[in-house]
Amino acid sequence: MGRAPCCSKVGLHRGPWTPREDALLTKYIQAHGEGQWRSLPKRAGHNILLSLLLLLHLPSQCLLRCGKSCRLRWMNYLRPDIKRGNITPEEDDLIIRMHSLLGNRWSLIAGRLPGRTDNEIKNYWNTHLSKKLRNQGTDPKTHHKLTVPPEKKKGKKKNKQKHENKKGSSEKTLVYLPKAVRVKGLSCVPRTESTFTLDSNSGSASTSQEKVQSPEEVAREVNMVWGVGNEGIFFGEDHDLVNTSYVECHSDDVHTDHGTLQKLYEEYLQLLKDEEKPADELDSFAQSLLV
DNA sequence: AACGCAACCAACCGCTCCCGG
DNA sequence: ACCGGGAGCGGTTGGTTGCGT
Repeated sequence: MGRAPCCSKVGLHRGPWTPREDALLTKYIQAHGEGQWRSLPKRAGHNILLSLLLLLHLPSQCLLRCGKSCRLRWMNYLRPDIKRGNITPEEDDLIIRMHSLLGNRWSLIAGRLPGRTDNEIKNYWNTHLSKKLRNQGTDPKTHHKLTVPPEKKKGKKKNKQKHENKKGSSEKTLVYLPKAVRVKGLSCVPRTESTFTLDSNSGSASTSQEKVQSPEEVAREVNMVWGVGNEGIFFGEDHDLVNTSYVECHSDDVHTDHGTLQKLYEEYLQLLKDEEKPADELDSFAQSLLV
């Protein structure tokens, strides 16, 4: 029955982040704090088309990513307190011990390792530690001694082998660990003290009260799925209604047929892709569209 | 040099939980 | 009490890189 995706995939970037996108996200979060992920791309100006309609208000800040993707990128990569790589033997040992206690609750384990992310630990576990334990004759899932020696790997087809190993089959031991549950901030060990201080003091609270410029107030209701209505172009995310009157009053100068917008959008994507362009290229691109 | 395989890891997916209305 | 949206989490995928042949 699955819920609808967290965001419309229409028109959103996927795949690896570019330095430009990283910079936009970092800049935004430094200014406004973490949280409100779902609405972040809007507030960071992710809707270029909307931005065009809104007289290209701060076009260089456009971030065509869904909130979920922004959160992930920030949490796993961009946060300033993140240590990357060089996991020490002490950390190794701690991860193994924590895993034996907590199972695959990566976020809890990460909470004990300042600067480490759950994703990093999970990856590290899957690629290094589980192998290491297996080689030591320990079942990486149960942390019990293996009765049979670790199976030697044979050269096999790339992905098939990889995924068969992961999915496992008959030899896989079922471990009845409780299903991972989210732990509230209080009971959960913060990743780092500084992060928590930031969150509780200034982060989301201040974010929610931040002053929003009027075009962005509209942007809150207006998002990415776009089409042409009776009164001209409109945008909206999923089911959001669109304040067409507002758009109308700001879009007089913009050609609003579908083809033109599609073209603009494609141009924008092209610019975003092209990292060789100077940082203000998007601005000038947008400005060039102003009549 | 070219190819194939394995390892790595960033990013995505889908689910669950929390919380406000 | 119920419902829906947002956030967080663990599992999985697939692109990239490195290495051996």
